[in-house]
Amino acid sequence: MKIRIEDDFDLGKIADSGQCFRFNESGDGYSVLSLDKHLFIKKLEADEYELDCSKDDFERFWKGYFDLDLSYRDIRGRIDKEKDSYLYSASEFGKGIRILRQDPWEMLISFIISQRKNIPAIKASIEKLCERAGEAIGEDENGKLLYSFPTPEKLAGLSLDELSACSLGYRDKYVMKAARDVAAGSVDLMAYKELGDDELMERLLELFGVGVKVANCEILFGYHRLDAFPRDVWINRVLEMHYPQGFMFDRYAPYNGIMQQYLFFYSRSLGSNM
DNA sequence: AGGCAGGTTCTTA
DNA sequence: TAAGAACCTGCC
Repeated sequence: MKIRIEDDFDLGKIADSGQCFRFNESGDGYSVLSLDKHLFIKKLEADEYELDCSKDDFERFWKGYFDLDLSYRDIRGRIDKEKDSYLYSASEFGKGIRILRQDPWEMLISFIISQRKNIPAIKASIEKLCERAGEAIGEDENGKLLYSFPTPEKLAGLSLDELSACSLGYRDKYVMKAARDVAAGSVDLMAYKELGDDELMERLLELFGVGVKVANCEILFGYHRLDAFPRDVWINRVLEMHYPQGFMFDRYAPYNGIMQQYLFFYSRSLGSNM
């Protein structure tokens, strides 16, 4: 089907924004995997996009996945060029990034894996995990098989050695524990959706291998709570160098997470010495 | 060849 | 409570 998107929307920037690890350039478009769903999307002319899904699939899933009901342009408009010139530059640079509505389970495992890894390494680990424990759900244009993200049960069924074979390193134990807890039902990620922000954070921090940074990524990308503001090495560097008197969290609430994405994308593109 | 990559846990004081 | 070390692995 074909759709028109008038708001900020840049597939390349989203793919490279570090929030998703199974969203890749493929041929003349992008291949997007979320849990057990796959989409091929490509840009046509101007604001037109071609999606290889039904109108029903789009309305029921992908529209929400891309967060198309929220105007990122309006949110960007809150940034004052004079009062916050650094964020303004970052937002101009990152214009087109959106916060995808991803699955809490997939995000939890993905961000547990992410610690002290660079993005290519994270992607490689997740791909191995999907090939090993996911289901074949189709193939891309080149005939390469596509796999779903493993269910908690499937992942919980793997041995520590099998997990380790996915280049998880010392994180293998974290993934195993999380998978077993979720599979057993002692951790109910879906029920966590109902929790208030503070309690959600508390529950997530109870998980082995989940600290404040990973928990914030889970809250922002897995639970789509757009005010969460994950602080990683890049963001900390930005805050130190450009916000010695503090970032204006009050001004941008409840969308600080979107601002975080602009800052992250901008600083990372500039390299370590901004 | 040693350091470091989107951190967290464990140990020590 | 707070700093410092240790941790897998792969890639400069």
